[in-house]
Amino acid sequence: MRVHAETRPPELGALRHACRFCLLHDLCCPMNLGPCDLEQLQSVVRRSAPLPAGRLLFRAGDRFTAIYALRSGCIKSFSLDAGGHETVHSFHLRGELLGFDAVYPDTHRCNALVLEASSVCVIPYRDVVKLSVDFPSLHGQVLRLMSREFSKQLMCGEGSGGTQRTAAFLLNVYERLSRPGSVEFDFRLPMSREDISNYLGMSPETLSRLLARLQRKRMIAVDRRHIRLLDPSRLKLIAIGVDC
Amino acid sequence: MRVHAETRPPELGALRHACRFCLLHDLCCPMNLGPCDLEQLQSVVRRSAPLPAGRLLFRAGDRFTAIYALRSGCIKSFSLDAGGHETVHSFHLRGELLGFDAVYPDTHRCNALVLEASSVCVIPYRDVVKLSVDFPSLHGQVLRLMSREFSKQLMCGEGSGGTQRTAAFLLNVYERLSRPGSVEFDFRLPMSREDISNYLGMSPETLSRLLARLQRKRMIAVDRRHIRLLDPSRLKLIAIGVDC
DNA sequence: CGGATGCTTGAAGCTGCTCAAGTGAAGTGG
DNA sequence: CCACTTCACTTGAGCAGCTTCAAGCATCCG
Repeated sequence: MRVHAETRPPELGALRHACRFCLLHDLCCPMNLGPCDLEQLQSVVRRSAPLPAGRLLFRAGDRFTAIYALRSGCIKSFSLDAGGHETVHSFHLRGELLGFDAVYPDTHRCNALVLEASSVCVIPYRDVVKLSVDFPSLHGQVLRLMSREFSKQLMCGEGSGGTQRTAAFLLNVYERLSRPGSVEFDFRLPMSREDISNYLGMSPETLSRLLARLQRKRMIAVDRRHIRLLDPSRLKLIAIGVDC
Repeated sequence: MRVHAETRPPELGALRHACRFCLLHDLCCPMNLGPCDLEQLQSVVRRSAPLPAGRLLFRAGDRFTAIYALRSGCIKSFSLDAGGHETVHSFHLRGELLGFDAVYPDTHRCNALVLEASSVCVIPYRDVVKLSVDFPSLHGQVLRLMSREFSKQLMCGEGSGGTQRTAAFLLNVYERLSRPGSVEFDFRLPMSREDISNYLGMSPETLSRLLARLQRKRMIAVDRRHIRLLDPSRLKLIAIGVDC
């Protein structure tokens, strides 16, 4: 059930090669390290077996042991209140980190559920701290990545109207999914309408209607989970609160 | 206008004494440091002149230079969208830190406004990183404090109904303001109704009505900014989503 | 093919918003 | 010291947006 039990022993050569193309290269392999340091650094990273959709990466209340780097797939972190209402705190996409929520109280405060088959690297937190001492450049890097993860959350919570939050969400996911320099405005939402509505704080029906309205106004094209941004600049205006 | 220009030279003896009783003692003076290290550590902390209400500590877009430790008072961090709507991201109270929002993009993404006359310590970020290298125990401490600041935000955003978020907010502020072990359920809100409503994502009128209803149900007593929790356990139930 | 799931759409009702007026406390100036 | 202003908050009435309940479709899977 737990991921840690499924980790493979690191095959250093293959691993180093894999890391070279990882989006988290900057975390694992800061530029100014020698090849020897690099090996030591990568020796702490365990690549987990592929996680199928529906798997729980960790639960609220679990002891904090590691940071997870998402190589591919999508994971949501969420919590449930006593009334059964689910609040989605964040969606984690390819190239992003999760687990930082537990650094302070030493215990995870939310659950992490795999939405799309994912592959993650497990980075024991103990080692992160230990290595930060040996490699000072890593220290600032960890702080930056942690800050980035948290500030990601601030983006979509803003906005009074549902339309504003929805537009902000679509743009946010698009930016995080698209390769830099891409000219395509197509992408596939890796999460269900219900997950999105729980994230945005509205009912799934309302979200469905808002998407339909944006489509009627020729700003997006929706086909199930496939989204195409037809008028990104006007969407941007809506997202920042200009009513048009 | 900027705070940095007003900092006083550190008077080491007095400062050390002041720090001994500071709520952020754990950040500035980790237990296992010798007196010599301690002096070096404290030498980077500048205590600013008292900040009057209405003063901006920093603005969105400002270059990131320092972390601020709030010794007393109250500061809100907020941003404005193009439609003029204000979103309050966080209230910072005595003993808390602010400025972490800017670690990653190296630029503040929100404004920080003093709500109640405050006294802050300015901790240049450069020094935080530098000292973390010399004092490994400080490294984990900084990460923990950063995590604590961010996880604070998660507390009140949850909850579908306005009543739930309001109850959670009152309990949250109470816990952060009351001395540990206190048996008093009185406290004074340091911020206006409008600030609270912007934080909770509702109109000031709605907040006013929700507070009035909680008072009618004998769960709180409200007198302007003075709040007394009459039935904390029932409030807690509401806050976690049990409708009663 | 049948069932399940996830999404959309419709209608009715409620929550929360807007606009507007009223109240009370604190500060201002004569 | 007291009218006057101002500001923050409260309260009321009407309206818009969102939710809930319910039904209808399309897609996926056995």
